[in-house]
Amino acid sequence: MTETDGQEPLSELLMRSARAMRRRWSDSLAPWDLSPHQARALRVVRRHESARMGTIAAHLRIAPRSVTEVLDGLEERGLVRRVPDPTDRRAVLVELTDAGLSLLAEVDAARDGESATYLSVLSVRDRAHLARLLRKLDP
Amino acid sequence: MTETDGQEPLSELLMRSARAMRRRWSDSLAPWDLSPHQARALRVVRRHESARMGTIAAHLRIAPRSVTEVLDGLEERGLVRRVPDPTDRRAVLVELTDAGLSLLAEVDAARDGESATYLSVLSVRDRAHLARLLRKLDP
DNA sequence: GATATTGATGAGGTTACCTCACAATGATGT
DNA sequence: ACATCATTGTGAGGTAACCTCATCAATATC
Repeated sequence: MTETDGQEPLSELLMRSARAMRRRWSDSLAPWDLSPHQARALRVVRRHESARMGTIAAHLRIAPRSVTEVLDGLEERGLVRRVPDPTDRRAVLVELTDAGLSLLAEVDAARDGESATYLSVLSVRDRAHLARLLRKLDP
Repeated sequence: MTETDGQEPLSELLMRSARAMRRRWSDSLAPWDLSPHQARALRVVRRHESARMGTIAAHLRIAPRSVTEVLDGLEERGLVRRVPDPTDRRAVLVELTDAGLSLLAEVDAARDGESATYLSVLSVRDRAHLARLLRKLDP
């Protein structure tokens, strides 16, 4: 039962901090009229440059069919481009356009700014310690 | 830029842990066929016993109109009950039924179990430390 | 006592997902 | 060589969880 303290369970504290962070990130996207899941999709495309849709689906943890819709929106705005896979004529490769790449860079900068602001109440030592503890939690 | 470490930004670590926790919580609801937001609504109703819908809306951070729908679902399953507010005949007070109360107790137990399991890789000292750090982050 | 405000809901819309069916292509076994 | 099976992306159509706007009753305000 997360008996760590005398007040609020540790799990709640974790979720509360994450929620605050998420809200900030979400708000930081407003200038670009981008939804959080669109930003997330752009990041996946950037990480796996020239990924096919199935790969993107797996990384976004959504059904392949849903990737089509997300990409439709992004392609319409000129942020990504679909190119035929030369090695498999069924498949489509997705890549960022220059516009997408530079937009994502701006979005990332804004997000990093929000993160830094939010985390700035902790000292450098505290941040290092928090990072160490959180790394223990993940596989 | 969350310069705390050499690998993954602290903000990402935080979100990753929270995501893992949230997924566990969500999965733990399966036996009761309850959605996360239904569980959340039940908790708000329990905390503000005999709350009117506007109050619930504020605490769930959704529009009052949407509370109606959530409660429709819960009332249909006999977990909450709408009773007229004796002091204001426009208003409706929402309260948990006995079934709702006991179901929520079971759900909470399952959730606490998940939390404990997830956090058990940390020592008691680590957990206390993590709680202290996270408390610094919130208002 | 007329007027404005508030509380809940009906009607209807949006977003971000889902499943299922399908056509085109690729892989596999004989 | 070819029949069969698997895989890729997408059309069609559905759902859940939100939203706004209009409405109606009841309360508050002047």
